[in-house]
Amino acid sequence: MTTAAHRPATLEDVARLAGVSRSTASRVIAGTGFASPDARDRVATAAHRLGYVPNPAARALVSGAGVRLVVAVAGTSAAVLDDPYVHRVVGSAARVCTPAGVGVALHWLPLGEPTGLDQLARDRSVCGVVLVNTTEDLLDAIPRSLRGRVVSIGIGSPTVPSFDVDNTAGADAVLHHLYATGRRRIAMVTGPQWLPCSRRPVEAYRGLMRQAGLPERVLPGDFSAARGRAAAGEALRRWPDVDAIYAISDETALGVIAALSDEGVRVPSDVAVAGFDDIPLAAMTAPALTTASHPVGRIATAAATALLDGRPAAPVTLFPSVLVARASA
Amino acid sequence: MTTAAHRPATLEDVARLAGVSRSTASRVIAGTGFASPDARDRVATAAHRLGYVPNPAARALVSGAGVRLVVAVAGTSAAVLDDPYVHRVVGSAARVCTPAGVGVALHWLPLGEPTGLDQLARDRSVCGVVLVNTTEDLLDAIPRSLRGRVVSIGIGSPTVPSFDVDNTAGADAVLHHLYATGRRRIAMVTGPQWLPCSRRPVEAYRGLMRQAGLPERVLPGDFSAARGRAAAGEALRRWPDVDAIYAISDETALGVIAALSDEGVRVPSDVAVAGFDDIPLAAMTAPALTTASHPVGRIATAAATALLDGRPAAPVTLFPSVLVARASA
DNA sequence: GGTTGTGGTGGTAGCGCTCTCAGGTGTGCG
DNA sequence: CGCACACCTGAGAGCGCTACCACCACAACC
Repeated sequence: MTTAAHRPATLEDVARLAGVSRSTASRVIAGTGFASPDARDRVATAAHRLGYVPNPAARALVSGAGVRLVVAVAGTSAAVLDDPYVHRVVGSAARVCTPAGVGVALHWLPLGEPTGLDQLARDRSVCGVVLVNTTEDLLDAIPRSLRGRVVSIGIGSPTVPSFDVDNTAGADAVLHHLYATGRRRIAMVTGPQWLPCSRRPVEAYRGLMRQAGLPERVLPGDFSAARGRAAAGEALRRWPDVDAIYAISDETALGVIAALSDEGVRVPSDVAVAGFDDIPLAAMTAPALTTASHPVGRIATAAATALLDGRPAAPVTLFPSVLVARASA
Repeated sequence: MTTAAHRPATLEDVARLAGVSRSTASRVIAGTGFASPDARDRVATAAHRLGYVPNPAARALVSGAGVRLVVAVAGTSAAVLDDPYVHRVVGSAARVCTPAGVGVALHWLPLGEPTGLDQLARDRSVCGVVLVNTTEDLLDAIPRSLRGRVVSIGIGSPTVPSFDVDNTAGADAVLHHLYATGRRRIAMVTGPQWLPCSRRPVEAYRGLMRQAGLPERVLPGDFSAARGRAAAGEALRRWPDVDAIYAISDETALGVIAALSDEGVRVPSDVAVAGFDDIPLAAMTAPALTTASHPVGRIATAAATALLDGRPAAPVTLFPSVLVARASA
């Protein structure tokens, strides 16, 4: 099946073995242009016999097509690179990119410094950029040369297609559930306020509270369980009559529940707790978490695929979020 | 700062602006070979002014250095690509690879089919492979041409450096803790048995049980919370007197606790539960999880760095695992 | 003065691939 | 028969970069 092949086979080798020119072999392998069935067949066999694998670097060099897809995460510190959400994006992107011979790189964009994007724009090996934690500033800072090679998981712009979960619908579903089960003193733990995708649920929350004539009680957070834990303690102190806490993420919700348990508050009988994301562990905690689904994998896959295809994507692709009612609320 | 530059600057542009030859510019940028302080300075300024970013594809093509680091995960199904553990490996690898202009790709190696590795070996753009879920078969199947470009997170071989947590020490620490706190009917939920790194803790468990004259009670699992949940139910049925369950992963342990709660069994008073990994959420569950630490990030970083450096790594690098005693045991 | 370095430099040959372009073959049609 | 128009093919020019080699200056040594 294989020759001694210390040196990996090149297209030249395949062409020689198949008895055609390098051009023809290239056409067959790439599947572009004309090729007779006979030639097609001979090249395919030769490629298989030699275990030929195209060299993405060479391909990228000449065709200008990039070999790397960059997942660029904005944030105040490099800690964003440890975010499980980001990891899931990278993982899903890698699944679609690998078959195409495209590697995935993870990049931190320090908040307020557009330099990173500038570098990316000049790097020819970058076939696309998936923005995570996108802000308005970031969208403004995108160099023209990057246009068409950027998509955003989060907010978009006329030139940057957006792929996102329907944050508002998710928040609405959870809050309605809380209301429908009799909760009237609902507090919320938000995410970082510089982040549009964490402002959205807050707006939904404020809107609904106002509409129902209920008090608005918002506590800052950052998606982490640790902040959720701290926030819940504060909620209890500031609003002893609180009967529900809505957290911006499941991790945060788990932190909230932990704090509540510490204080001897029962969930959900005393205080109901709901999250957002429906992470796998949400079904395993005690009590199991009521939450709204967030199909990260599908979102990331769609974003990466759009970039790989190179076709302009729809300005906004919204993925539905549905209520997953469990025990905590 | 930048010219109109629709076309990204090339080394040629930099050289012209600096008034030196492409060779000299290349030497300065790459930092190899001789260059006068004057030339060094002029090239640096020119590169900065043009916003020059080297094209990794071109670099890779000529130097033979790869532009992608592949995280190759063995497993029975592509579901391994959704494993949070794998994601953390990818994330950490990306952190060290990105500054070097190297992308990270995620690869699934179907169990028992060495084809995948063969492909990887022939792909010149691959600068290294990080094996995850390494098995003996996999190590045997590594093509000679890949030697020196492969490291393993898990078991290694004379030609494949291994980076791993000290599984045995971790298991020992947890089991001793269980024993020291009076548990004598200890069951264990393992991982997939084809995986050496899940056999190790089982061996530790069996050894200690035998040594202490205690019954051996092993239940199959797969690291997932769902399997942990199922296994715990079975444990209760088969061994009603069980007073502790040691799970191979924190996720599994969380599943175990969920099942126990469902059955009205109190943790830890009736049954103690311990896990392995110390995931961030381990501190947030009710009760908080007793576990042994597993520095995935540091392990992955070390593995990726070894590959990037190209220097032969130590045959085995073991990372310590320490007991993290919380409420569940 | 030669011969060795030693630091610095530029020319140039590719790395493996795609893409354009100039040719071939055939077939159909005026 | 000639001409257009398919289909198919191979030669060859690079993509941007590094590696190698030849070269030049200048110092140091016999």
